[in-house]
Parts: sequence; C-alpha cells; structure tokens
Amino acid sequence: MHHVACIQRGAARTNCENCVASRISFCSHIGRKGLAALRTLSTSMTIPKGGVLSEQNSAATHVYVVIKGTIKLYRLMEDGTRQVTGFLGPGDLLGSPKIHSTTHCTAECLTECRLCAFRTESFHQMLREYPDLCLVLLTTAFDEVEAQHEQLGLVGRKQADQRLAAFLLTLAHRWQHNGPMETTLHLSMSRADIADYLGLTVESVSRALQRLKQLGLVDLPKPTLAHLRNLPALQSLSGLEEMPSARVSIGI
Amino acid sequence: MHHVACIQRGAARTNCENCVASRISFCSHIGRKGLAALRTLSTSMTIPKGGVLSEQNSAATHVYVVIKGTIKLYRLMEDGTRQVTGFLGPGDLLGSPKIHSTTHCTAECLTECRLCAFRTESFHQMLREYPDLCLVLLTTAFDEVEAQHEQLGLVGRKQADQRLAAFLLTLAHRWQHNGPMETTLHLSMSRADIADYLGLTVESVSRALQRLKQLGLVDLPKPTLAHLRNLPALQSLSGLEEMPSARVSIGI
DNA sequence: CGTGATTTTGACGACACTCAAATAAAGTGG
DNA sequence: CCACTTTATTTGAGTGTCGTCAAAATCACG
Repeated sequence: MHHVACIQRGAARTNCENCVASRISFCSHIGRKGLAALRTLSTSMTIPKGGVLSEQNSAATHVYVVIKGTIKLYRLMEDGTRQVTGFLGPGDLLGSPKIHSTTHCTAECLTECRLCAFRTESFHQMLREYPDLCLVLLTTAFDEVEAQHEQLGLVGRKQADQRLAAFLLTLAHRWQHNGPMETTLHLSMSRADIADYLGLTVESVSRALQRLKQLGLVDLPKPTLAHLRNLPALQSLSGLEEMPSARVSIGI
Repeated sequence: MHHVACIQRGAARTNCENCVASRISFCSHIGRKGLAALRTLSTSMTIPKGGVLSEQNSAATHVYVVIKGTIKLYRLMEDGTRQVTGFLGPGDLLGSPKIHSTTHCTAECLTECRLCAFRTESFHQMLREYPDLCLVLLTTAFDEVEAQHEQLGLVGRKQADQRLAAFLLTLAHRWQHNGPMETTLHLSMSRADIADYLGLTVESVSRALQRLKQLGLVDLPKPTLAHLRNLPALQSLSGLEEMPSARVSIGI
C-alpha cells in the first residue's frame, strides 16, 4: 500500500511491435510514424505489488497503458466507506487526457505491473496531432460508459449470487483478447475489494461464492483461485444478456 | 410512447448564436468557421412528448444535442426488468460518434423536446476535421464516466432516502448552467422511471419521498412537483461529498 | 512454528421487495 | 363540464435478502 511515484523506470526504448497495447489498445491506430513518436514520449516502468500509481484527488501527471498485471481503482468516501470503481489489466488505460486535472481514484497494483507511461501534456498533444488516435480513444470512452451502464444494472437490480457470477464471467473474458477463454482465474483482489466493487459486504461475497461452489458452478481450491466449471449455467444465473467480451477499459 | 422518426423537421438555418448549446455544450469549441460548418450539417427538430428518438438495438443514424425539454433513456432487459440509464436536458448530448453502431438505449421524450440533429457520419467527419471538438467531447466522455462512478456509489451503497435526496439535488443543479439554482422542480418522469433509475421499486420511491416530506426537506404539492425546502439537510442526508454541479451529460 | 490478517460461518435484525388494496390523478366520451 | 374509465401514486401487511455483529477457521508471512 506504500506510495511509489515511479520506480524501476526503464528507458524509452520499449519494443512497441511486441507490446500487447499495439495489438489491442489505442497504440494500433496511429500508423508507423505515430508509433515512432509514441515510443519517444513513452516511458516503460515496473511497479511492485501494492505500489500506488495515482492518489485520489492529487494532480494527474501521467497517462498509463497497462502492459502486464492487475490494478485496482478505488475511492475513499467521507463516510468511511470505500468504492472500488474497477480493475485494470493488460491493454487498459489509466488516467485522463484532461490537463491540470486531479485523479478521482487511487490506483493500486494488485500484482507487479508493467506499464507504459506518458506525461499528460505529451498525451494531450499527441491527441491533437493524431485525430485518429483521438477518435479511437473517444470510442473507447463511449464503450466505457456503456460498460458502466451494465455495472449499474448489475449493482442496482441483481442479487448477490448473480453479481458474483457476472463478476467471475467478466474477469474470465475481459483480458482474453485473442487466446482461448481462461476458466481458471487467479483472483488477485481480496473479498473486500470484490465486495466494494459489487456493492456488497465481505460476508455476502463469501456466502455467494460458497453457494456457487455448492451448486457446482465454480471450484475454489484456494481463496485466490477460482475455476469456472459451468460457463452456461453461470451466464444463465448472472442474467447477462450475452457472454462478456474482451474490451479495453478506462480507469480515471 | 409512439415512435417518431422525425417530425416537424425545421430548416438548417437555426441561429446557433442564441442556442444554449453554443454556450455550454461542445458547439462552443470549434471557432467561427466551425460553427458555420456545424450549422450547415445540423437540422433543428421538435419532438412531442412521448416521441422516441432512438430505439434500443437499432442502427444509430444521428447524434443529437438537446436544446429544450427532458429525455429519458432506458433499456429493456431479457428478464423483463427495465433499467433507466439517465435523463437528458438542455445542452446534453444523445448518441454515439461511432459509425455503424447500434443504440443500446431507447430515448423517449418526457416533454416536448427541441433538438439539434447531425447525421452520425457528418458528426464523425466533423470530429476528424476539428481536433479541438474531438478533445472537448473526449473530456465530456471522461466526465460522464466519473459521473457514472458517482451513480454506482449511490445505487450500490446508499439507502432509499439517500438515493432520493441525491437524485433531487442532482436534478436541481444539473441544467442550471448559469442562472440561480431551481428549488422548485418539475418531475417530468414517473415514479417508476425514478425507481428504475435508482435501483428501487415504485413503492420504495414513494415511501422515501413521503419520509423526506415528513422531515420537512421537500414539499410535494403534486406528484410531478417537488419543492426543495432544505438544501443543506438534503445534501447532508444524501451523503454527496459536494453539491452536484451543472455539467454536460452523454446519452448513448 | 507462531502471529496477524483474511476468509468463512453463524445468529439476528433492518431495509427494501412482494403482494394487495385504497386513494388520487389523468384521460375519455357524453 | 361532469361522470366514467384508466392509470399513477400512495399506503398497508408480510416476507426475504442482505447487513451487522461476533466468533471460528483458514491462510499468509516472517
């Protein structure tokens, strides 16, 4: 949980061609010339588990692309409660293109993370120079709004078991952009994180998971490990209209 | 509730200078030259109360700027439930810049509405030609994501009375971009709409409102009329960190 | 192996949902 | 303009799910 402004900062000589972001994230939409410019502006870095990338209500300095690892985003409210606004993984974007903005979430690494960082000003300037890039990001932002609508429907209407089923399914699909779907999930977030993400309590999350287990829908060999045994049943229970698909998410 | 593709379509000679959108919405960020182009591409229209602007899962043809009136956005789920994803008013944007996309919400006018319409392709092209416009929209989209986070916190954690208090306060502030805050609200949406927006039932909404009334926080002379009698108490009850501010919202 | 944190399980209560009915409001036709 | 119908809103009673509090079990880490 210790703050890590920037450690193990690598040189800017990242190989963009082999980067996940160049395939699935916005990096793929600026052509060869843009990719060269992008490489100049970007800084590769590795943050250890527990490292904090941005503190709630502090000045936003960078925009990041997640290359590897999982990040959790949360906000501490005045009444002492905590809201987990999302989880980020490979290909996802962290930060706002707005200049002189303050982050409204704390971003904490749940695992060791590799990231590609841009100074906000550089990023903003790039968006002005590459309209295609700006449009792609705009599309991603609109998709994110739609995703939030889904989450709102989940948290506002569905009950605990359904929320957990949907959560697990989404986790399984979100970062599987090409390869086969992963049915064995490593839950790098705690029960409390899941609870604060789904609008439940730790106890309700635990009970819901146990119910799913007893129904034979999932296996929980360890608390941090979930094996999805019956995807159709999980989907049916979750109430999701369709299987969640891989997508690029935005954390702010 | 009848579908109205496009009625009372006006000429393109709308006076942008006097339009609310030119002051508060994205129209103000494209300079004199852009505003002229914008006027050429836009079509002014008036839709009666109950008119439907876009049907869920149908091809998106236009992007609209709301000039006058209130619009509700909702989605019908497979399990028969309905999710109201938002309400739009003057200055707000309806539609996605994505080409060949399908709307995922139905947009229905709660009052007679005046709108400024762009064909999606034209709108998309404008975004390519005016990077500033694209950036402004991008900023608005990011703000919308943050607003959805607020809504998630409300629906996921707060109880009925708090949700209603927050809802009323937000309604009172959202479209008061310059003028004084309105303490007398015309609730153009039904209790069912509010319920489906806040993740409650009609009965719970009614009961919560009656409780607020008995506490002297609001007056309800008619079901469609709410007079906010004690703003600080409402804010304190709502649990909102700060008074909601006017903003441009996005409906998709 | 021992300590502290996390997770699970249990008992109980509160808030919101469900079902049902009464009241109020809005729309319709004479 | 008024009786009538239809819809929307309010009120009531009972139930269920999830939150709260508490304790046990398990896990992680030094």
